[in-house]
Amino acid sequence: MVKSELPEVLRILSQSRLELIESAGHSAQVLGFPKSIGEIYGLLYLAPQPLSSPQICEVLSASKGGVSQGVRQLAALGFIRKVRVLGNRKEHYEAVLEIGEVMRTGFDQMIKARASAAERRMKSIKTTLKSERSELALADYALINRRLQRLSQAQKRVKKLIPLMDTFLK
Amino acid sequence: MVKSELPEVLRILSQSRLELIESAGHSAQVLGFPKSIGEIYGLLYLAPQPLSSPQICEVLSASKGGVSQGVRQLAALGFIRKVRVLGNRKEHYEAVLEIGEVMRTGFDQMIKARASAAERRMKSIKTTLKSERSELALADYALINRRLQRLSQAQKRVKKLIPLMDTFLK
DNA sequence: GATTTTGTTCATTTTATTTTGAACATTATG
DNA sequence: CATAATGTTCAAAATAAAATGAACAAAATC
Repeated sequence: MVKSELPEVLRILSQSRLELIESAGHSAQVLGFPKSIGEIYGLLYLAPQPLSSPQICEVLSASKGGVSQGVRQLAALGFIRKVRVLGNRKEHYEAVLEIGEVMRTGFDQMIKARASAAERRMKSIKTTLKSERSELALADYALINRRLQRLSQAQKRVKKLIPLMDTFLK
Repeated sequence: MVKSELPEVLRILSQSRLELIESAGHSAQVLGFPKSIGEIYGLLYLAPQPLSSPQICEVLSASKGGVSQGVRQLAALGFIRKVRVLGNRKEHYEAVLEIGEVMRTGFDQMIKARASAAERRMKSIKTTLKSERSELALADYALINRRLQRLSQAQKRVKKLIPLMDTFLK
């Protein structure tokens, strides 16, 4: 049984690596991901070579299950890449270093998905309002209608902002 | 003891109000706030007049404590306003309807604060790296340095984006 | 094809967050 | 100033989210 070939510099993590890993974990939380996902990315971002799941487990002392799910999500988001390491049978992972790309992807996942979810909700509410029009006092109907209108406009404004950010992050 | 003068239309919430309240709760969660905060805002947003804390408790069947904290946070964020209702001694609250304003405020609170936190972290990591330079293999030091450099650049890009969004949301 | 290493899934445990409600504080009104 | 309504704080309960690890699956090496 071959001992895990963990790169020497990852045997004991330097202080700067530790700090970046922690910071990445924090950033992940801010973006609504579990901390562990950020930590995996942080580790890979400063790794001198692609790492396997077991290696990631070892360095972060995290569980197999968690790392398995983490790398899957990160790969799906395009934050890390699967790579074949020569002479090594199993899957390895490396961080996508083009942060601009990564940010745009993450941004798309987050903002776009959420903006369109909000849009759908708004449509649904408007439909509901129409359907209960007859049951509502006239003034009340007008009030709700007016305020939903405002909301819609704000949503449109945000929607216009999105492509702008897209190009800016490219 | 005077019975709470809850506006008639809020005695039983219409379906559209319920939907908007739920939707606002969801949005709050997305932005990293507790759901209840969004629900309070949603209720006030479609209320025909300013509401007191006890009224909010009643309509949302939430606890005094939670509502107290909720309105405080919302007021601090500028999402709602305290108003004096004529002939009524206690504090009442109304939603700030200028969503553009609200979004910009929320944006400032969230993104700006987080961007500058990230900047601080980055500085700290760079300092740490310098301080342990002698303990690191030359190649490893170079690797970490290079990658931190990339990160810095990406952060700068995001920083430039912020004022742009600010004006756009105004 | 047996054995070992790696990978996945998911029920359970752990941890973190949110909500509640009770105790206490404040304010307003008679 | 007594009473009632409102408001705040915070410990404890409820809830939600994440991490673990065991059971199982797949793949690779001998």
